Order: sequence, then structure tokens, then C-alpha cells
Amino acid sequence: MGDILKKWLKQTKFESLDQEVALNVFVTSYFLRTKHDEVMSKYGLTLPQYNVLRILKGVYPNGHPRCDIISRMIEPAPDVTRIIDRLMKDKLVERFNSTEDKRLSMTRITEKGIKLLDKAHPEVHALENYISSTLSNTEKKTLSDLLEKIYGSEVK
Amino acid sequence: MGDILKKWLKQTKFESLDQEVALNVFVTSYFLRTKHDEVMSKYGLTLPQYNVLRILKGVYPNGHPRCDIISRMIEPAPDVTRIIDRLMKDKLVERFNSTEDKRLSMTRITEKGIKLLDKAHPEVHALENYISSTLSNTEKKTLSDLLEKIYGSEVK
DNA sequence: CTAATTTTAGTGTCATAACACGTTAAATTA
DNA sequence: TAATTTAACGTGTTATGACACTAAAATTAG
Repeated sequence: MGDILKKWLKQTKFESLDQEVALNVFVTSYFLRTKHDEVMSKYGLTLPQYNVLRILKGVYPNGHPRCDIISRMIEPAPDVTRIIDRLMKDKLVERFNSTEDKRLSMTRITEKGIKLLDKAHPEVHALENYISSTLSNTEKKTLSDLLEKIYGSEVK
Repeated sequence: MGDILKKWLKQTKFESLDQEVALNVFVTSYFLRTKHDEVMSKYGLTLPQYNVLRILKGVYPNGHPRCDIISRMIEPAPDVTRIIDRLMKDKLVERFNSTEDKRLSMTRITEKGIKLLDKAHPEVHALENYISSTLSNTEKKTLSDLLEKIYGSEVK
């Protein structure tokens, strides 16, 4: 029980089962995040940049106001303005103003941005499928259910 | 299935079950990390700082060389030197040189550092127990096992 | 219909993180 | 034993993140 986690952290024991679960979530997340990050950096993207592009691709050819982008991110970043600035510099997204609500700064992914995502897609997919090699379908569903229980109480 | 995750990300569907699991790990991690971070900031600590202190407390009254600290961290930080610098400034840790291996820069937690951890401990504990309210003991073990399967293949 | 409040973005500043390089000491090899 | 390789740190630089503040537009309250 927990031998793999112990090896990772080079610890011999944990304070509680709850601590062990929490640590396992952190370590797994770090593990997958790092792998994901390595893939994206091959395409010149940081993880937050990739996430913004992914969100924008979902509504293409429409755009999203900044606030919407933040609320859809896995890890909401306070500094989306500058993330978009950098994506703009690479011409992966473009900005335009909403006519209905003049406060809104809309961002749309460009053709170039979509092409980049498409190019990276197989590798991202392969990474997600990496999980396949270790878990059965039933296990994946169980895992998802258990994780959702943890943060579910605070999702409205 | 996955309704909670869909709400969090304001998405209506996922590409695959594997993607869903990965996203769930990320979201759960973000959720717990943020809560953890909020607790630690009350005590003037960042998450990496807390982790370094926690590791050093484990070997007190001995110290650890920098490289050992990194390898025991949940999220190995490349910049541990400066993290330690800041902890030094607050007199929460102290440095000394190893006599056996003169390359090693050893760090030891101070009394003040231990006192700070002890003070924060109940709240950290409460946070870990937060998971208790949503999962049974059996579920916690299942969850830990499944998570370890994901990253286990690369732990030696 | 006006004034106060809320929402949304952007900017300036400071702290932190990431990355590459240089230095020293230990370990290994010739 | 000398030369080379490896390991461990620290530092300088650049990029990114966090946070507070400002401005503009929309919404709500009176």
C-alpha cells in the first residue's frame, strides 16, 4: 500500500490515509503536467498558452471574451491578458471588440493557431492514451468518479 | 458521467475517456493545491517553501543537502537555492557545510521553523481531512491505487 | 433618469520561476 | 598520480506569475 508514492517522495510513512490521497493527486498531476508540458514546448507553447488555444478552438470561428476564457481554464490564470498578448505576437490568435458590450475584449484563434493545434494533436492524444496502458475502462470511470467527489461539492 | 467536470470547464463533451481522466486529475490537483496554498499563505509561506520546511522537519535535527531536498519534493523545483535563501531571511532554516563532501550545502530547519509548522499543522490536517467528508476509506485506497498505477511505471 | 455599484480589461510593479552558465569538489579513468 | 568526467551549487538573466490599481462600460437602485 502506497509503496510507489513512498518511493517517489522517498518517505517511509504518511500521517494519514487522507494525506496519502492528497499527495497522490499532487504527484499524479505533476507527472502528467510535466509530460504535457514537454510535448507542448516542442511546438513552442507553454501549458497556459495551449489551454487558451484549445478553448478558443472550441468556439471557432467565434471568439471568447477574456473573462470567459479564464472561467474555462483548468487552472484559471489571472494574467490571461498577457498570455493572449504573446499568442497575438505569434499570430496564433487575434483580438476584436464586441459591438454589443464594448467592455469585452474578444479573442479568436487564427488559422495558424488551428494548424498548430492540429499538428500537436496526435502527440497530445498519445499522451492522454498513455493512461490507457495502465488503467482499464472500468478503472478510468471509477477514478473519474472518485476525483469528482473531491472537488464536486464546490462546483455550482 | 463527468457532469461535474463538464460544469467546471463549461464544456459539453470530452474527446475520450482518457482525456476525461487526465482533466479530472488536473482539476482536482488545482482544487486541492489552491486550498492548500490559501492555508499556507496565512502563515506567510508559499507552497514550495512549505514543502521544503516539511521535508527538513522530517530529518530534524539533521539537515539535507540541496539535491536531496529537490528529489523529495512533490514538484521538484529547479530554484531551491533561492527558496532556501528566502527561508533563511525569515530565520526558518539555517545553512551549514558538510565536512564529508565539501560540495554539499546542507540546510537544517530551525526551532522557529518547526514552531511555524506546528502552528500551521492543525489547518493543514483539516484540509487533508476535507477529503474524508467525501470519500470512504475503501474509496480512498482505491483512488490511491489507481493514481499510483498512472505514474508508477516511471518510478524506480 | 441619474447616481452608485458591478463587471470587464488592461497596466505597472514586484516576486517568483525557468534556464543557461560558471565554479568548485569529488569520483572515475587512464 | 594526473587528467577527465560527473555532481552539486550558486548566480545572472529573462520570462512569467501574482496583485493592486485605473478606466470604461453596463447594470442596478433610488
